[in-house]
Amino acid sequence: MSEFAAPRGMRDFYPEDWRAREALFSTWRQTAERYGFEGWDSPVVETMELLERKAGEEISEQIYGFEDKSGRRLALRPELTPSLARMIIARQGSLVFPLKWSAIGQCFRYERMTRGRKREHYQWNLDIVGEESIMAEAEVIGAAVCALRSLGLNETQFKVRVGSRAVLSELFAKSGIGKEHFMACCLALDKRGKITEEDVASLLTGEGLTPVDIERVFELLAIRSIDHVAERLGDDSPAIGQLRELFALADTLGFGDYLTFDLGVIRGLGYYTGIVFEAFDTAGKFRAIFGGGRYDSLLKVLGGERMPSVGLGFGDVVVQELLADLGIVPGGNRKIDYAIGYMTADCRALAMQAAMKIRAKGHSCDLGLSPEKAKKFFGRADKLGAEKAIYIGPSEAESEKFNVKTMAGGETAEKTIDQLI
RNA sequence: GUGGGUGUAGCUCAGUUGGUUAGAGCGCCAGGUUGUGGCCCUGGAGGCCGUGGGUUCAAGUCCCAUCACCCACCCCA
Repeated sequence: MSEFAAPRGMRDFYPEDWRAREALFSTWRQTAERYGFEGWDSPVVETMELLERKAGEEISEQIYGFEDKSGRRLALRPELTPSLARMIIARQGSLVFPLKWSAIGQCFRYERMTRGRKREHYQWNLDIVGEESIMAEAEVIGAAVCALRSLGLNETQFKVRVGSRAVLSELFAKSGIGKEHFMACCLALDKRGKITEEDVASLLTGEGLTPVDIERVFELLAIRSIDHVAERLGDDSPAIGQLRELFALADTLGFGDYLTFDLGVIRGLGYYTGIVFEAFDTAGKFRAIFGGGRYDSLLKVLGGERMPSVGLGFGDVVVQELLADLGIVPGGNRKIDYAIGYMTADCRALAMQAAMKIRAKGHSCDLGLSPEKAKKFFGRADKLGAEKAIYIGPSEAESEKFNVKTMAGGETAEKTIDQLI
């Protein structure tokens, strides 16, 4: 074994890994195109200021930061959204909104590794910027669901949990719990099902909540349906209306079966303002497959005009692990249209002619790099996943005819060079 | 960051209370078939037993340290 390995948390892609990755990227790109998103890209390196400003000071320890030779503070991007916001703000006056943008980018994060989490990964971002209506959420989620379905997953294998920070906020206000406790309550809700109620309670006590408050939080923990929320907030609550609208739109768009209401989805970080969502495998074995939400104030925070926006991040690691667990291999096995081999150097010229003819017609063709025995060649053609194999020996070189063998069935057909394709 | 587990061939793993030359399956290479793959048979190559120290007549095996990976917790895009 070599003393060198990829740096911790960084991944090598050998050809089979690369095939799976490209198949996933291809699904992402096709889906984005199908839903009318435009592609974009930006540098992997960003200024530290942009990333810090959005994330806050604390997270900077998780950023791969460095100084360039003139002392500029730079960093490998941990996600795509700050770059997106930067690009949009730079042309906010000339871009036509709403816009729908899609990107696949490599992102870095310095942190402890666990399953489904590396220090480097690719993330598919879908964003709709400049749209107030819930149609933005519906289209973004619908596209991500579509991508997962294209990969071979169905509604028994994953669900999208939908929550709303606006609803939570209203609930807490209604229950008389101070705004300063909002994040602590969110964290407690997030722990639901993971730790005991006593532990949740002590957690909240530690945050300075009174026993009465804690009791109220536990009441909120019990809420499992939008109707129950509506009973508390009243039907005129705008946040409730938005949630109901999203579920209705999802039904009409045909992915309602994938959505479930879950107040516990809060997406930790501060910039989400409305509906938030996360997709999980039904078996509960993996981390979130994708997640996102509405962030109406991010552009303003970064110095632009306020602009209602919805975004989604979809990483490559968890979905590949989930697919592998279900026996699905994106990209499948190695495949090539033709393999060509030859017995001696004298036969090579004809083999080259055939290869160039096939390639000119747009088919893939592996041409043997050196003479090889028939047995070795056909074994190699098999491993290449060749659909057809052509082996050229002295008699073919003499007659200028090709025996084209179909690998699957084993039958051969004799062809001239003009009949090859 | 805390706790537990695992490091032996390219891969998955055996390896007895410490005892001679460290094994299997798969993969790879060659031959069986000097012009035809998959199946079968035969043979072959390939090991600093993670790394460093220690105990011992003797260490893959026991002890200590260290590194890497896995799982759970913690934290969280």
